[in-house]
Amino acid sequence: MSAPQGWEEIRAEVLRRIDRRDWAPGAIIPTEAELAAEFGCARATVNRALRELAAQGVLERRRKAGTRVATLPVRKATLDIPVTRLEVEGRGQHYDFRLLEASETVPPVPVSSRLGLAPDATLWHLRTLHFADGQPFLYEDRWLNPAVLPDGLPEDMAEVSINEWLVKTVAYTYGDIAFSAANARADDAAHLGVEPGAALFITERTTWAGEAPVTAVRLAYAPGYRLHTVL
Amino acid sequence: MSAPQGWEEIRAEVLRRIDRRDWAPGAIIPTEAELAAEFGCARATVNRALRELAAQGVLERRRKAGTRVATLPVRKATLDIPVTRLEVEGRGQHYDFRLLEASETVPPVPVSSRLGLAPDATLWHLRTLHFADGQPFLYEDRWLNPAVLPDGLPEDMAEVSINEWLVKTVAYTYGDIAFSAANARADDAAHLGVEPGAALFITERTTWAGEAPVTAVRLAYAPGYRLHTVL
DNA sequence: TAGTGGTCTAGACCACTAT
DNA sequence: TAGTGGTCTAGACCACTAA
Repeated sequence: MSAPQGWEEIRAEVLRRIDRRDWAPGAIIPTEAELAAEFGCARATVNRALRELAAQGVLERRRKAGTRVATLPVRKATLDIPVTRLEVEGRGQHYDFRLLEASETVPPVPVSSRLGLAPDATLWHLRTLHFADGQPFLYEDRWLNPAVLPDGLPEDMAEVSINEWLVKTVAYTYGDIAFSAANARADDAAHLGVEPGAALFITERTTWAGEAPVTAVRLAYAPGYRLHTVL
Repeated sequence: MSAPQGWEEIRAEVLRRIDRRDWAPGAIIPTEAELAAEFGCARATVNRALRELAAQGVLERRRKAGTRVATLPVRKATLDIPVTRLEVEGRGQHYDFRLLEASETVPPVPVSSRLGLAPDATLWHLRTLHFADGQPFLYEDRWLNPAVLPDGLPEDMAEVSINEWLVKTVAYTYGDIAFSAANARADDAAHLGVEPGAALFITERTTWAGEAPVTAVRLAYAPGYRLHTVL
C-alpha cells in the first residue's frame, strides 16, 4: 500500500482498517502523531481525517484516553431539509401551491407555549397546500410571529410561496425538527384527498432567531412520501 | 464588539451578522483573508468557521466566486441512529427484547433485488420485538446475508440482541436509510398491540460492506414515536 | 502530572472557476 | 488569467482527563 495522500485518503484508509478488523470495535488506534509519522504527513492532516470520522460516529475520541473504534456506533445520518418547491422539482415534477388561509389570530395553547409566547398573543396563521404535478403533495399549517416581520406579509402571495419568502426574509439561528407518523385528521384528509385515518408522514419544525420565536409549522405529506438519505 | 476568539466564536459572529441582515441572503461576504485581517486571526481559523457553516447549509462557497449567504438554505439536519437498546435506555426506560424468528429462507423478491442478490438466494430472516418498560416499542424485520457471517449466528441469542451483535461483528461501509409512515399491517398490529391501520413510523435500512450486501431491515415503531433533532 | 486531542499560526502551494 | 477557497506543513500552546 502506498501512503495515503490528503485527509480524505487517510479517512478512507482508516475505514479500510476498521472494515478489515485490523482495528476492531472498541480497540484503541494509534495516536495522531504516530499516524502522521506512518503516513508521512502533518499531524493536522491526520486530525482532520479522524475528526470527520468522529463526527460521523465511527470513532470516539477523548483527550489523554486516545481514539477508539466506536463499539456501538451511533451513526450519524445527515438529512437535507429543502424548500418544498425544490423538493418537488428535484423529483422532476411540476410544483404549484395554493394559499388556503392567511389570518392573524390567537393560536391554540400548545402552539403558543411551544414558542414561549403568552397564551393570548396573536400570530399569523398560514395554511398552504402544495402540489406535485397537480396532485396534493403536502399540507402545511404554519404559525408565524408577526414581531419578526417589520414590514408585514407581502402583498402578492401568489408569486412566491410563504415558505420561500420566509427563508429569504427571516433568517433563523436555531431550530428543532421532529418526524413522526399520524393518522390523517379530517382536515388533512380533505386537503390531501385521502381517507381519514391514512398514515401520513409528519414533520414539525420550530425555529427561533436569537431569542425571538419565529415560526412553528406542521407539514403533513401525502401517503407514499419517503425521507431518504445515505449513511 | 471585541474580536471573536477561536473558530466557534467566529462562526457565532457570522451567524449574528446574517441574523442582523448585515449580510443578507444571496449577498457575498468578505473573503477569508479579509475576515482574518478583521478578526486578527489566521486565515485557517476563518476557514474552519466558514467551512462548518457551509456544511450546515448556511453558506455557499465556490472558489473564485467567493462565499455567499445561502438564498434557499437547504438546511442540513443531523440524525443520530443509535442501537435500539440505547435509544430506549436514553429515555430512562427499561429495555428488553424477544426474538420471534430466526430462520434461513428465501426472501421475497423485493428484498433480494434491493440487496442485489439472486432471487433464489437464501438469507437469514430475523424478526425481533423490542420493549420499553415492558411495552412493545419496535417491531424489527431483518434479512441478513449469511455470506458476511463466516461463523454463523451466535448460539445464545438471549444474551445480546441481534442488533448489537451485528454492529459489533459486521462493520458496514455504506448504507442507506429511509423514513416513512405506514398503516399497521396485520403482523405489525399483532406484535405492537395496536389496531390494524394505526399510523406507524417506519425506518428501512440497507447496508453493504464493500460490495457485499449485509442486511435489509424494516423497523416499525409503536405509535407515538418521534425522531427528533436540532437544526 | 503526563499524555493526548483541540486549536491556532504564518506561510505555502494547489484546484477550481468567473471573467 | 487572476482571484478565491481547499488543503497542507511544522511548530506551538492549551484543555482535558486517565492514571
